[in-house]
Amino acid sequence: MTAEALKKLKTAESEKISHIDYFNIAISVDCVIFGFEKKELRVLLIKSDLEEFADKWSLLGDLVKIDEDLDSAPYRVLRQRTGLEDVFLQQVGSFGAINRHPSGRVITTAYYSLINIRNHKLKITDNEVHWHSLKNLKDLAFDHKQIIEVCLQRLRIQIMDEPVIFNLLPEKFSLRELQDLYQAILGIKLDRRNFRKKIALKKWLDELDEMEDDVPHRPGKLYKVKTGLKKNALVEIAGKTK
Amino acid sequence: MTAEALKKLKTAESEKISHIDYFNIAISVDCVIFGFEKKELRVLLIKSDLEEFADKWSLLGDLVKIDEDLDSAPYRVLRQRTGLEDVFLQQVGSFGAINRHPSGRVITTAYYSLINIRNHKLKITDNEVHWHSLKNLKDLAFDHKQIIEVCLQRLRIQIMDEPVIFNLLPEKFSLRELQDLYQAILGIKLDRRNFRKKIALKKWLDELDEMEDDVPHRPGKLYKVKTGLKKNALVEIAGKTK
DNA sequence: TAGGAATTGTGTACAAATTACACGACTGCG
DNA sequence: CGCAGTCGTGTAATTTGTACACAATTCCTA
Repeated sequence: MTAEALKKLKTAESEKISHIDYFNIAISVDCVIFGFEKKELRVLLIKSDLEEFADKWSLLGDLVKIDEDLDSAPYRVLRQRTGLEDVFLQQVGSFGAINRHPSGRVITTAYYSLINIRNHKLKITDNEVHWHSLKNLKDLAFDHKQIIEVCLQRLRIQIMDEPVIFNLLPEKFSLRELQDLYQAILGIKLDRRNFRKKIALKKWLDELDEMEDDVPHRPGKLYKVKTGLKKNALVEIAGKTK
Repeated sequence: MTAEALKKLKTAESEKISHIDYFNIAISVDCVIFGFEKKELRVLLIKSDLEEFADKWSLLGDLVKIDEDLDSAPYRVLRQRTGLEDVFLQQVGSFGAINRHPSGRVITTAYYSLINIRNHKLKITDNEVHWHSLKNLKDLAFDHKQIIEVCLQRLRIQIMDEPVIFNLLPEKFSLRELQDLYQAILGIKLDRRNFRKKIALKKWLDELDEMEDDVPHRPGKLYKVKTGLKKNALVEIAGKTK
């Protein structure tokens, strides 16, 4: 940043006036929370209560507080709005088109989160919060559809090399469930034998001595993530491994 | 964003008071400008003229203006500070630790840029601006060292699949130059025969009927990027292909 | 002008990963 | 008891990755 810009910044701070020139851009975070249910990838949305977006759905977000790190804000949002703690979160990008927000200039930083819908029953049962299938998404508020799209792209890339996908599954799962999940995320069908071979190659999983017991067909073996394997990405965008 | 937060936002806007609660986070952009010279990857830095960082180097950056898109700001910064136009720029991530800026709360969005040092002679010869080798980088202002590190990681991934690397080279170049550049970015040596095979496979280049004429050894063939091939990444982080 | 230094241009053998593809066995259910 | 749905498994063909060597060209210098 230039010295000139900084001087103005300091002046504005010390005099507590004229903030309009340098502080009238608000910054928010928005969370793209993915879940997996009934063989579909879903995203958690909230009914927008903003007039301009009456009846449209939007991401969970909030303004960043003056005394919190940017990367901490989405954790707070998730905790406050859904009761979710200890979730996988990763910064994806920032969106700041001039007119993206009807009420003023707001730049938002988007994060994506992966949670297991069954484990993390929403504790704060705000009945305006719902899981939506990624198909047929429409009428989203702001630029939230675009944000979801970018997060989905990131997710698709990340599941190929890093064991983040297991954040979407229960502790024990079958290879079929895992394959269904990959297929839902990638939007393509995978060959079953090749898929199993590839997963075996990655050495992420331990085979259990248990079988599925809730399926209307021959049950498959259950697996769990290897003890000690972090289900987070190895490198966070901000360089900080949680 | 919640309705509650938005109401506060609107109140703050209409009354033009109390901005301190919602608008006292400033937002900036910082550019990590990579160049290639003498077989080394370099980054363009400016002497920080901020007291707290006397004699330290920093990235080129500026506060985002109220009437410019976030993604437009780094183009402006480059134009104003170096005279560079029409360069490759890509958003990498946002950095917002509470205390990252000594003068106040500033969240910054980092972009990386690839330019050809020779073609783009810095038009604004601000003698505080210099190219630095990526080795021996130290004493950078703010969190700029970390930002550069994250941008470098992004660059390393991106050059494997997308033809962005050619932004760093002149129009005509030899395969040796290209290999030297890959090696400088990746920090490893590559096998020459395998490298050439791999590049050929990508079909990014056209072979010219010209040879190098400025080397103290047997000259190699010159190549150029295939006509029509965009040297940008296929997908920008914000989903917008420039 | 001959020899040395540096680099060009080229191919093959082996290992590893990717893809396409089929069948018998098991379980629940009607 | 038979059908529907899924499990568990292997091989052959192809593509990709890796390791590795030698003769030819050009410049430079002694």
